Order: sequence, then structure tokens, then C-alpha cells
Amino acid sequence: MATIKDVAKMAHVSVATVSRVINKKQYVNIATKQLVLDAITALSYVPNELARSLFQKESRIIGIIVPHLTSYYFIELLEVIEDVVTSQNYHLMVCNSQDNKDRESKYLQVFQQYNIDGIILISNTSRIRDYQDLAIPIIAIDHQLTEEIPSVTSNNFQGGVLAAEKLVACGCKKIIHFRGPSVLLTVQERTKGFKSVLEKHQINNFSFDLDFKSPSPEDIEKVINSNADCDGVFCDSDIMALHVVQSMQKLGRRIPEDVQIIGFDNIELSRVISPKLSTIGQSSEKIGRYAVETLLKLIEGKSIEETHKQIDVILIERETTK
Amino acid sequence: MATIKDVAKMAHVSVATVSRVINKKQYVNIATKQLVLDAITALSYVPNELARSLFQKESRIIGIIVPHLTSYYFIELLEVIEDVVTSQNYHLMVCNSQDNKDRESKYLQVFQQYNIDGIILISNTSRIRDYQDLAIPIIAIDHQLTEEIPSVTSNNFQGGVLAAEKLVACGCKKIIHFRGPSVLLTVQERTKGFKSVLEKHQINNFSFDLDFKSPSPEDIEKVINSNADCDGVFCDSDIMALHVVQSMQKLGRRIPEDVQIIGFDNIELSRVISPKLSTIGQSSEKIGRYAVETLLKLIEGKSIEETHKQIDVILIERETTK
DNA sequence: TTGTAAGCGTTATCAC
DNA sequence: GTGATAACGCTTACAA
Repeated sequence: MATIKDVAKMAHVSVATVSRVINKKQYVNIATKQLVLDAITALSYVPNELARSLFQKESRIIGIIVPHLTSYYFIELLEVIEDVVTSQNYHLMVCNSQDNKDRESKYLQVFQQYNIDGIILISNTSRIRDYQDLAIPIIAIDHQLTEEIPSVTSNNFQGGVLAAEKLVACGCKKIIHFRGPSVLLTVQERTKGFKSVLEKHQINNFSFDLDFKSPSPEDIEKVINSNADCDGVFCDSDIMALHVVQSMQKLGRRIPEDVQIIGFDNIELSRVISPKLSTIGQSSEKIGRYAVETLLKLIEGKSIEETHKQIDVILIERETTK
Repeated sequence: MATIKDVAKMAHVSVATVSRVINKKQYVNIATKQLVLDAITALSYVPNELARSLFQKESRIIGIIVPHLTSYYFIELLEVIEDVVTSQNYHLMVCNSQDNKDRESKYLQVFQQYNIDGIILISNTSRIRDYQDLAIPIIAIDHQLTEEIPSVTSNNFQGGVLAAEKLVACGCKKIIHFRGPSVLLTVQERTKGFKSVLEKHQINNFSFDLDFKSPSPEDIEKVINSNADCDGVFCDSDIMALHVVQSMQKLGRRIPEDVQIIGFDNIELSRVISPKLSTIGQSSEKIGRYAVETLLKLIEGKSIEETHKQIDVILIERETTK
């Protein structure tokens, strides 16, 4: 690998000059500049980012911690994040905490080792202390670490409201809410919004916690069986909703005639399977973009308007509601 | 951020000594060692990996290029790769080429800038030339760049054979193969295997290229309609198979009574939707693990046994075949 | 066993 | 406009 010295030697100039033409910061005589450029192509020289980073104390690397990867919502998020990060000439170090506190702490240390410029955190297992005295800018997605650490999330309360209003409007009288783990802020907010509407209409509802991505079919059936007269279901993920659809069909209930079902996330699959899922659409696009843009502001020392940003969700009516 | 100098000062030793205790390479007096250790904790010092990398000319970063992220197979692969990479104290820089040659070339340059230690390539758009004179070890997944550049992939030929044998054994007489893009090696191999069996049994079959992750439902229906007597379908991805199931049901064909369908990948979802998909299971676990382990060997300058490794696939019989 | 100092590939501050 | 050179934080001969 050619270094700046090699280029300098070949172009018969000093390394300083080479550095100047690379960084386009200062004027360089057009002729010498061409000499340097020629040498660069001749040697197919690429500047060593590590050396540059060492000096500048920034790495142009963004670290992201996710609780797992095989979940559609996270992946959509990751895809837009990678895209926006790259477009700003940063790069992504992806870390999968596997919902494990120790792994997460280790990653945080790795981030310090690499002089990472900023962290995007999508995680529920955080040891708040680990983050409080971290000198690296952070933005959390779907999670509020502290009052001060910025976050973005969908307007989950609104999501709960929209789902409840739809179910109520469509005549549901006995409703089940299959939640994600109720320790999560997102889940709590959805529940609050959902309940607020149902209570207003004095409609019974029953909540049950499930895993977002691999809910137990047995649990679902048990709950459905012990609430046989249920005519509406709100699920905190489309995957859950998919499972509920299966269970309902297995039990001979017609959708949406007998039971109406609303999911959450609007994953790509929700409109290919049959019946097509009615769902609350989160915009991973907006969340991801906002996360990166905000983080970049933080990195540049700019102030941000809202510490805890909420992104609107929408109700998408398809075939599992009337 | 504390540096090695700060630690040295605090422990009243030289930076060399500190470096020695960090790297555990040379003997250090146990008492001074303790002094250093104390200073390290007191200052919560973490060594700067960038500086270390600059000197050692290795970054402990592995770069991975994927053609896109929102595809279950890639994500499962990414998940195991991240896990294995991390367990070896390397870290992952994730790059999404979006099936775009220019993006891919740019990432390659980024990899050089960061002194990346090795590259995992899951991509179809490669400009072979870009890789041939790259000094960085590479392993390709599902793709053979050149004779020399190592690769891993499923035994796709075997996958085609298994699918065809099953369909034939179950009495199918008129079979459609919905392929992925036939420019891909994986697709070509599956087709070869598939056809080899059908030809042996003198069974007609018809191939049609689709997109792996977002196949056009219109195209599928068109093909099905113009092959109305079709009683068996082999799809190159479970997502395709899912779409085919929808289309078939829409047209009133019963599964598996009228048509039998076999997918490819064995994604998690294939066993939650109804009917549960019969499919060819690729082991992302094995492929991912092999890829990382081989890459690490390459990095360490060790030789590898097989340049182009194939991993066995299995037929998983569920509800879309008899 | 420990310290000194050179060097990794950059950038930036001086001079000239 | 351009060239020396110190510095970034670390590792490793080479000395002591």
C-alpha cells in the first residue's frame, strides 16, 4: 500500500503538499497539483483513514447496537441507517447485543477503542450508568435512557389509539391486546393509548405479553381459548398478528367477520400474506433518517430541537379489519 | 479520554511499561504491574485501537458487503457472521451495496482506507477486476469471483435435485420452476440440479425468473394461468413460494392436493404461515461460520483446504407437499 | 525488569 | 505556494 510519502517522492514534492491536494484546503499551484494527482493514480494511493483519524480524533465510524438482527423492523431501520450514514461519508460498525448486558458493555468499550464518533442505540438492556459518563454522542431509538440522552421513537401512544379506535368503530366488544414485553417503553405507550380509548368506550380488554418476533403459538391459543368471545385483537408486531391469524383460522374463526386483527410495524410481508394484515405503520425510513441526522448534529456540536422525538404512525386498513 | 501517557505518569513508569502490561507480552515486575493496573482503572483507560492499528497495520475490522439487507437469508447470515466475528475479537463494518457496482467499488476503497483485515462478500454485482489485485483477504458467499478467490455456498445443485425428486415422487407431472435471477451462480446450479432429475423422468418443466425478495404477483399469476395444468412448483426463495401460495389459493387451487410447492431458504416464517412451507433448508449458521473461520485463516496466512466450499442442504417436508 | 526513542501515516503550524 | 517538522497514541527494538 502506497503512502503519502511515496506519492510525495514520486511527484517530487513534500508530503505537506500532497496532503494539501488531497484535502483541498489550501491553494496549490495547478501544475504541481497535477503532478501529485498523477502520482496518486499511478500508485493507486488511498489515504489511510486510521492515521488521519488518529490525528483528528474522529474516526468517521458510527457504532450501532441492536438487540438482535433477525427482526424485520430492525432490519428496515438498519437499512436506512446504513444508507444515510454512508451518504454522509461515515461508516457503520454493527453490533448485536443479543439482548445481553455484558455484550452491550463490551461493545461500548470497543466503541471507545475505535474513537467512534457516535452511537445509535436500539436496545433494551442498557445499563444506564454505562452511558451517562460516555463522552460519545448517542441517540437512542425506541428507548429513553435518561432525560438528557436524545431519542426517537414512533408515537406509540398514537398507535395504540388508532388501533383501538378502529376496532371500536368496527364494532368490537371484547378485545385482546397481545403486547410485546411490557418492560419496554414502546409497549407501555401503546398500551396506554389503547386502553385510553377502550376505557372511554367502556369496552373490556385483556392484555397478554408475548415475544415480538417468536411469540409462543401455545400461549396465543391458550389466551384465545379462554377468551372465546373475543372479536378484536391488537398485536404489538405483525409477526404476532400473523400467528394470531393462524390460530384463529385453526379454531375456525373467520377474519374479519368473527374477529378483527390489527398488527404493528407494517413489515413488507404484511401485505403479501393472506389475509393481508391491517396494521399500524411505523416509518422506519423517518425514524432511521432522523436518528442519523440528529446524531450527526450532536457530533458537530450543534443543538437539537427536541430531545425525545416522536414520529407519527398511521393506520393501514387491509383485510383483517372490516 | 486518558492516553497511555497519562497512565504512565500516574503509575510513575514509562509508556513502554504500560504497553507491556496491556499486551501481556513481556514480563513486568508484579509490583509495577499492579501500579499500572491501578492507574488504568483509576483513569478508566482504554487503549486506542486506531493508534495500535496504525502501527500494526491491522485493524481487527472485517468488512462485509451485502447486496441488500431486508432479506431474511442475508440477515440470518449476518447474524451468525457478527457473532463469530465478535467472538474472535474482530468487528464488523457493514456495507450495503444496494446491488450497485459503484457503491461496491467505493466500499472497497473505504476498506483499504481503514486497513480492514478481511472482506466477506455477498454480492452479485462485483467488478472482478476490483478484487483481483486487492491485497485484502476475501471470502465470497454464494458467488465465485475467480478460480482463486475462496467461496462458500450451499450445495445448490443438490437443492435442485432434492426438490425435483420430491415433486416427482409425489406424482407431479407438470412443473414450474420460479427461479431467482438466472445470472446468479446459485440459481444456475439449482436449475441444473432440478432439470437433471426432471429430464431423467422425462417430465416437462418451465422456468421463469423472478426477484428473490419482491417477486411480482402479476408475473406469477400470468405464468400460472398460462400453465393451468401445473401441479408442482419449485421456488428459489421462500418469499416467492409464499407469493405462489397466495396466487394459487386465489385461483382456487388446493395445496397440496392440486399443486405442491417447495420453497428455498427455510426462513423462520416458512413454518409460521399456513400452509407451512415445504422447503429446501440452507444452513446460514454453517455458511456464516465457515465464511468467518476461513477468512480468519486467510488473514493469518494459513492455507485452506477447499477453495470453493459447498454446504449440504436438506429437504424439509411440511404442508405444501403431500 | 524497565526506559528511550523511532516509527506507523496522517495533518497542521510554522517558516521561507 | 511549498517544505520541514511536531504531533496524534501506540508498539517495539535497543539500551541500560
